[in-house]
Amino acid sequence: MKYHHGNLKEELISSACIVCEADGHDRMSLRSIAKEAKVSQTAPYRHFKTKESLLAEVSSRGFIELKEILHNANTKKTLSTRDKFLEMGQAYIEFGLSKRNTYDLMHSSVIDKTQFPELLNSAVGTFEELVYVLAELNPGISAKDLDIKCIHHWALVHGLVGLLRNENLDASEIDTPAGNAMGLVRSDIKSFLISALEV
Amino acid sequence: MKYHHGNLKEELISSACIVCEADGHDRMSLRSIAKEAKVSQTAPYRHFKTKESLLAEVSSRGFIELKEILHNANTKKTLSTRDKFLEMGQAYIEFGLSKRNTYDLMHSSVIDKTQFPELLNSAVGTFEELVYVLAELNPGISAKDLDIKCIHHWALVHGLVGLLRNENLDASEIDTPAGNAMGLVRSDIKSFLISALEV
DNA sequence: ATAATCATGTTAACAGTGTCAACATAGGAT
DNA sequence: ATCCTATGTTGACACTGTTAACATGATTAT
Repeated sequence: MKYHHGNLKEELISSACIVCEADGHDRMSLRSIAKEAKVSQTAPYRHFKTKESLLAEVSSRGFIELKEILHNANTKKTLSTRDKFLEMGQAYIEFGLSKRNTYDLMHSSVIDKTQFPELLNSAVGTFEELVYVLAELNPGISAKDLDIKCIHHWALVHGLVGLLRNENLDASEIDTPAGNAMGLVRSDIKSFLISALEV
Repeated sequence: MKYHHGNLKEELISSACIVCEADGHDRMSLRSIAKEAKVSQTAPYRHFKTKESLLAEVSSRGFIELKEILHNANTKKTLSTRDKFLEMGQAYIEFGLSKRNTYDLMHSSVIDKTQFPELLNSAVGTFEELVYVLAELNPGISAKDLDIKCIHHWALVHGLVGLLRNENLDASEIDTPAGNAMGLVRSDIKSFLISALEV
């Protein structure tokens, strides 16, 4: 039984990643993850100034993972540029739906990104992956138009994730137009992307 | 000094609406709004089973207000259908940006909409306003295609609000492609909508 | 090797939270 | 006039993030 843990910071982060995804960042307590690491409840404060800064780390890793996922979709050599683009869209949405709570944290306002430069970099890095493929898909496009196209498509998939994730109108017992439409889209995301992205 | 307040429920809700928008729903405490109403800290429990159910009420009112705003945009008689549609998009985005924290709550996962039928109705009602204008704009469209178009455009504006609201990449001191693009779009939302909605 | 330094751990405490049980009051129905 | 019920209060519980004060042990300088 050693007094010093040796690898506490890393363990706290990975533990926080798991708990965040399992319970949601608002239901995660510093004390519980400290307990899980068999360490006193204030030990995390030797490595993180606040709870928010630990969450920033979790968020940052989420963006990095998402970037990798997008990058993988964008480097499937057998696919055409157009299909790589579609693949990225699908991959993005799948990430948002499967890593529900992590995605939530990544876009939550509890973390002020401007106060965590590393997190900001991770978030921006994810965006870049989209820039690459759209540039390839639109040769000769102006930088400004390219940027706007990026925002356009990012907003679309991000918004769709938000609707599918949070509203869960289609999961409700109540039969509503919005709910039915949501279920329709969810059941065939690729078709939706093709029609919406008009590529 | 009367023992019974008389209008506590209503006062709690409107107070909660104000505090939520001012501080964010996660920084709002039941106790503080009880104090504001000059009532004991457990008095709210006579009117709301949990804090979540009070927040559900706040969220519901947000959706109702948003629906009204969209309805107003959609009934400006001097405008063409296309312009009404654009107006709605702008109004939606402006609501999301100006009522930042309320919008946050409305799409937050802290409230399980399926457990609050009234809230679900409000949320769905907002969607309907979009259905009307898109049906008018696309005569002869099939019900299914109409639904999908709705999701498409809803996702787009919702996603854009999310990006502009939460990432605040353009507000950061750091100069990034994503941040610059974001600033570009923010400075002229109408142009963005025209190009993105392709109407 | 010994001593000093410093990162990293612990314990105790504070103020704040949502929530519940038990009790108090008042106004309307019988 | 009496009872019931809605609505209020007090006190308490278990939990939270966070800080201050102290303990330990590894690294580094002498």
